[in-house]
This record gives sequence, C-alpha cells and structure tokens, in this order.
Amino acid sequence: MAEYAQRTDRPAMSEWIEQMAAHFEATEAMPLIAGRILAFLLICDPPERTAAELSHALSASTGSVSTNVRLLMRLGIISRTTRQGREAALYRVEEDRWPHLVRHRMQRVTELEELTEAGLRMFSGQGERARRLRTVHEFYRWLSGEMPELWKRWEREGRPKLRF
Amino acid sequence: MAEYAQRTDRPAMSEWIEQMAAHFEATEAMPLIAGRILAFLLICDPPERTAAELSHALSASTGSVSTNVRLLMRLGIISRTTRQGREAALYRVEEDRWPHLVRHRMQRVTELEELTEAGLRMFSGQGERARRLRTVHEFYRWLSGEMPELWKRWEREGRPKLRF
DNA sequence: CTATCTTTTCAGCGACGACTAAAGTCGATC
DNA sequence: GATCGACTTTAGTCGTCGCTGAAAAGATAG
Repeated sequence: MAEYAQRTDRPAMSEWIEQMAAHFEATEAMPLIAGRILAFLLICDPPERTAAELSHALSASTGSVSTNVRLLMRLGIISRTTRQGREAALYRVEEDRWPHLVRHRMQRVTELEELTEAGLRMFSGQGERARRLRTVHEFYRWLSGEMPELWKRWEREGRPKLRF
Repeated sequence: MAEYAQRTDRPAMSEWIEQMAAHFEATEAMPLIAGRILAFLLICDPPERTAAELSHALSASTGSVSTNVRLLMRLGIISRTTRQGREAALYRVEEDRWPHLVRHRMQRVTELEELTEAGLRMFSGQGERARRLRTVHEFYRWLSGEMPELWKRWEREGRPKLRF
C-alpha cells in the first residue's frame, strides 16, 4: 500500500498497462493478460515478481497468470528464477530480448515469399497471369533481403550501449 | 469448365489459395475469405472478376464476398470497376499496392514507441525502474527511424521497373 | 412503374479462445 | 508420511467473430 509502484492502484498506471496490452493484442495476437504482465513487469519496482503478485496486481486468476507466463517464457521475453525452499519463483522481463520478438514477428510476414515463389513455379511464370504474382513476389523477395542488414545495423549502431 | 484457371478445381491451386489465406489470417488478422479472394485474384485469368464469380469459385456466400471485398477495398489492395448496363462490377487486385499494405502493418508495430515514451514521462525517467522501459523505448525509436529509409530504398532500388 | 439483376444488411448459428474457479499435482519441510 | 505452499490442469462460462442464407435495398432497362 505504501509503495505506489507495487500495485496498479494509480489509475494512470493501470490505464497505461491496458494500452500496452491492447497493442500486443493487436500486433502480436497476444492475450490481454499476457500483455498486462509484460507491461507491468516493465515498470514495477522491484523488477522481479511472483505469480501470486502478478495475479493480485492485475486482478487475474492464478490459472491465467500461469498460462500466460508460460506463453511469455516461450517467446523468451520474460525469464523465471527459482529460489531455495518453498518460495515462489520470480519472473522478470528480459528487455534485451525485445528486438528478437519484433524480428520474429516481421520474419513471419516475409515468409510469404516462399508461397509466392511456389505459386510462380506452379502457375508457369509467363503471361499476364503470372505478372501480378511476380510483382508481389519481387517485393517480398526484396524485403526478406533487407531484413538481415536491418538487424545487423541494430547490433552495430542502434543498440545504445553494449553490456559485457 | 474448359478453363482450368477459371475455377479452383485444380486441387493444387485451391490448396495454394488456402495457404495464402492462412498466412493473411495469421499476419494481417484477415478473415479467411478475404485472403482467399486476394489469392484468387492474384492468379486468375482473366484478372477481373465479379462478386458472383468469386463467390462461386471460392464456395463462399454472396454476403461474405460482399463484406470481404469491401474490407480489401478499404485496405486499397483491390479495386472495383463498374460497367454500363445491369452488369456486375468487376474486382481486380492492385498488386502495386502491396508494399503499402506491409508498410502499414509494420507501422502499427512501431507505434508502441509513443506508448513507451508516454510511460517514460509518466514514471519519471531515472533509476532501475525506468531502465527496462528505456531499453525497449530506444529500440522502437531506432526502428521507427529506420522505416522511412527502408521504404525510400524500395522506391529507388527495390522496385523492379518503373511504369509510366 | 415493373421486372430483373446486383449488392448490402442482418439475424442466427457454430466455433474458437480467453478467462475463471476449483481440483489436482508436485516438492520441500517438519 | 503428513502438511503446506506453489503451480498446473481441467471443466465450464462468456463473449466475439466469421460465415451463411434470406430478406431488403439499389440500380438499370424496358
């Protein structure tokens, strides 16, 4: 109660969390609760939380938290640390993994290249019929080619400071 | 019946269409029928089709075709041409608009930058609490900065041949 | 205005998925 | 081995959404 950041009782904070969750629902097809957990773990202090704390802070059932915490771990965006004794495990956001998340998302978009290529082979690539498909294919081919360079650039220039 | 490309009675073709539709369902949150229409219009010969033809070729109700054709037009990815008399309107894919579609999709991803920025302002930007959020924010800021150059490059170098 | 063809709207169905509550499993401590 | 807390699984509810079929609305020609 004393610590504001511990809970979502600041209306502005819980509203911000809802907006973040809405974004991930729309762009990553992520359940709302997963997005809420992610947003909360980004700004809570201290940064590590138990499942019970998440459940309480976000007014979600323990079952939901369990399911969604596993989803986020599968995506590599949060990690879990266990402790001795019967103490609950702690979850924390792995903010450095964020680029991987976005990268993975964009990679799925460019995967259409394979389908358009298969289509071109299948529907013999000459004539007007193939022209439209080839136009689309060439765009995706170009885009997939750009991606590796983009992420290399992030590693080199984008990333604010290297940690070692 | 004579023309293969007219219908989806070649199993390989209808399977390809299903795969395309599945891709758009996953990456663009598009109804299956919208994706089917898009895929079919990419490879049909002739390239223009009436709603009734789409409905028949894809075994979808006229209502569904109406709804989804409007969705695709709103996205700018297909266009409609009307004709004199009581003839039905014709739809065709605007394959050159494909980059806009993808661009728009990626833009929504980078919109998170605004939210992380709002968060930084809101939760005062010092201390460990803000560190995680700033890490994420800096990534999105960098990514949004890259996007305009990426698309400029497409216009200049990527696009296979200019049409004028 | 009437007849005919095209397109949209809408009620209803079925499926899917997020979510919850409660029961079940696991593991550590006594 | 019994107990207690942490975590997962499951059954079931609720809301949403794609889709259909049919009716309504629109449009064009006679």
